[in-house]
Amino acid sequence: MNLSNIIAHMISEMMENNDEVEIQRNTLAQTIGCVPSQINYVLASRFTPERGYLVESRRGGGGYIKISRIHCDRGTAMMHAINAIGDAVDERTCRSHLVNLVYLDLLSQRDASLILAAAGDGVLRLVEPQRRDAVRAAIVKQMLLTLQA
Amino acid sequence: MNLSNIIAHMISEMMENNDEVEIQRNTLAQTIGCVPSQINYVLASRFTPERGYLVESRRGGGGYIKISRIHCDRGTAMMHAINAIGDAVDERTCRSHLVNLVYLDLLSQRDASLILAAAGDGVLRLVEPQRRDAVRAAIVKQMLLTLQA
DNA sequence: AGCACAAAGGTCAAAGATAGTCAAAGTCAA
DNA sequence: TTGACTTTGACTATCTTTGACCTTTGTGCT
Repeated sequence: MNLSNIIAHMISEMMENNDEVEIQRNTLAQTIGCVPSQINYVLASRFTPERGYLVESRRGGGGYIKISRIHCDRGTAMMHAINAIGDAVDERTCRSHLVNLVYLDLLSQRDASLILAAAGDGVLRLVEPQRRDAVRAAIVKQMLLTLQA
Repeated sequence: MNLSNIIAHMISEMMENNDEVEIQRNTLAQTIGCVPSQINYVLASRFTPERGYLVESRRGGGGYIKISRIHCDRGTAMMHAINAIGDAVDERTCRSHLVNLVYLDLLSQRDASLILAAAGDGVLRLVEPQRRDAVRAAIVKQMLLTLQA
């Protein structure tokens, strides 16, 4: 298991019973035994808005990093996601959108897996690279729309 | 016995008591004494969707390749369908396969619609015509497999 | 107020660690 | 001989880890 996963796991655990947690970058880094900027990497790569997280921070004495889970309006979330996908998405971003929809309870885990199966790079390998993200976007949007109907 | 068969055999053995196994490409290659890309060849040629396997992976530090076997409790009808689809299908043929699966009660109407949404000509118009049917086949097969999981 | 300094956190790019792709070369059976 | 299947390795893509350098904020001193 790599460091980033461990750190992400720790943070998730801290958030298990509450939607908001505050950490001190240097302290946490020291506890874990990594460089401070690794914390930023983990936050940037895993606690993104697409996955339903908001990260705020403050520098200087008494500085902190606050991580919160966002609950956004259900009705518009799906449309928001569809719009956010736009004309093209890479697999990673697509996955984030789906994870977020699952978190928001707008999509079942099963359907998310199904969409990812249809729009994953594994399948889209057959499509020319320069069109791949566009095809993926079309597939995902069409599926989400179908699910809404 | 050629190398590929040996590797395939090793992987099968690892999966004997376990429908899911995770390997590290470089490590396994070193153990076996082959180039890493040979592992890809084995996976691509033997652990295919047609044979009931799903392969996922991740690059970078802590990267891995995960191989899972899909069980077909409902008999082999689904596998037959997957095989019947082959390397390419036009929309019309695809639709009849799906209708048949629904008729056989191996697929819900809802899931069939979802698959058709993902693999319909509407979405695939972005793909070059000569590749369209191949992409459709890949999408449909992957989705059917995912549903089995 | 203005300034220096300490205490946070932020950014970014290089290096490291994996896996993927593709095409050339090799092998082998029909 | 030919064609399908294998084997290899150079090149590419992606994800992670690290560290040097930057910015912001708080505190105390003049």
